[in-house]
Amino acid sequence: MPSDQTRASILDAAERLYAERGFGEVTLRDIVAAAGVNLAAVNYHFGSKDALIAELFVTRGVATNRARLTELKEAETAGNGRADVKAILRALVGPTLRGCLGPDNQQSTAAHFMIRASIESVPPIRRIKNREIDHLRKFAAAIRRALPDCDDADLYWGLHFALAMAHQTIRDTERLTKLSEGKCDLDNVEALIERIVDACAMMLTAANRTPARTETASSTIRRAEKLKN
Amino acid sequence: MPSDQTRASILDAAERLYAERGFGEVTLRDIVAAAGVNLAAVNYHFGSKDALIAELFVTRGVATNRARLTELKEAETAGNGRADVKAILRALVGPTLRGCLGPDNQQSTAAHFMIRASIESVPPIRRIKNREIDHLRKFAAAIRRALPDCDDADLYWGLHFALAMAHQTIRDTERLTKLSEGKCDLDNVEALIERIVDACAMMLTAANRTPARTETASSTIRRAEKLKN
DNA sequence: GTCTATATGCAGATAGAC
DNA sequence: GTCTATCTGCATATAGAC
Repeated sequence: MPSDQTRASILDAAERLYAERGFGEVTLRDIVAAAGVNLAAVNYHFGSKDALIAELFVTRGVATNRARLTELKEAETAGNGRADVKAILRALVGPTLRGCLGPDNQQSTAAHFMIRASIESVPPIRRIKNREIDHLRKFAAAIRRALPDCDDADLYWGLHFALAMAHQTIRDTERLTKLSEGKCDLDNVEALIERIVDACAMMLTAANRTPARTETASSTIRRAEKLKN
Repeated sequence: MPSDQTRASILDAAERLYAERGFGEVTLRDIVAAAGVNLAAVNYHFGSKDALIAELFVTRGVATNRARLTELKEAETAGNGRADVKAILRALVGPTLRGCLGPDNQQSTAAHFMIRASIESVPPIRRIKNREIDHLRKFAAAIRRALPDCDDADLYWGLHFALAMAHQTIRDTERLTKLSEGKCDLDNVEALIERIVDACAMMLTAANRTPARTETASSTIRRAEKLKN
């Protein structure tokens, strides 16, 4: 068996098992058993468990980011350099949601792995995470072009909440399903994407409209002041 | 030293350490060192590490839920049995946000612990979590009274997203702070609460207004259909 | 490059003296 | 109830033969 084959088998098995069960629950022994290779091969090829996780996080993160950026570029060219806000938000949350909640044939272990990585922020991953910020800046810039008058803070909050909604929905499908007794359909990913996109677009544009925004801001401040006393 | 004292010391130390560093990173030896008691005391008083975590989760969960329900009752009596939607949402997300992001003297280790518990869903916690559903039903019922015409699914999605936004903001303050270069003020908890409450109230009432809702739903379906081909 | 065998370390749990 | 000392098991990592 050529060396690259062993390496790839380990990466594939590790990605799948980590995505399914989490870093804490999967041992190197589990991985080598699933990959059909020897235990020592992991340390030979990657040096350590942490290095294996780090390599997975980098390569799979690149894959996810590429999917998002492809959709973003499409939206921007379709709008002659200024994409529609909803299209931008769709590019941000769509790939991950489809990769984790979509029909089985569309799901990607990469997306599942990245969600797992964000849930269990183990040391090797924490060290790398800063690159995500640069990636998000591209979406912030796109929204800035789409909504030139939008307040900076509102813009970042909008991005943050879009990711929060998508992410939390993936992580905890069970609670919502039980609470709603099946009335919230988590299998209809496209409807879910639109729900999140609509909500965040509403936040961004409501913040952008001067009257509504002033009203919100002043009511906020009024309440905040009241509570200080 | 009386027995209850040892028990309480262990609970306090465990809660604090788990909240700060997570279950995977804290050993029983760390806990007994911080509590100033003997290692064997943990197993004597609680039986196992898992039982200790379970006990913490139950007692601290009750504390958090009580804080939320107190605010909910206040809102309902203020509205003569039918609370304002925003007041309901405020009761849902306010206590946890204040307990985790508010000024130091208002923060509670219980709130931090509960957030940690929801991040690292270790086995002992997963087994108990169902009670949360019953707790949330009370908020669903309150919203149902406040917005009798609101669609069931929209209502549950609104609750879900409110928790998602609050929760994710607590868990990942760092990314937003860095991304926004400090422009998103995470120290102003009351403003944050209003931001989340306003956004979710907007979702709920926009879904409730028949014209807007129909429009959203149909655009969603249109897009979903388009993507199937 | 791949294997077997083993070193090393730390975790949770327990036996038994006091 | 509380302590010391120890058992047991499992995880990562490595040494060294092939």
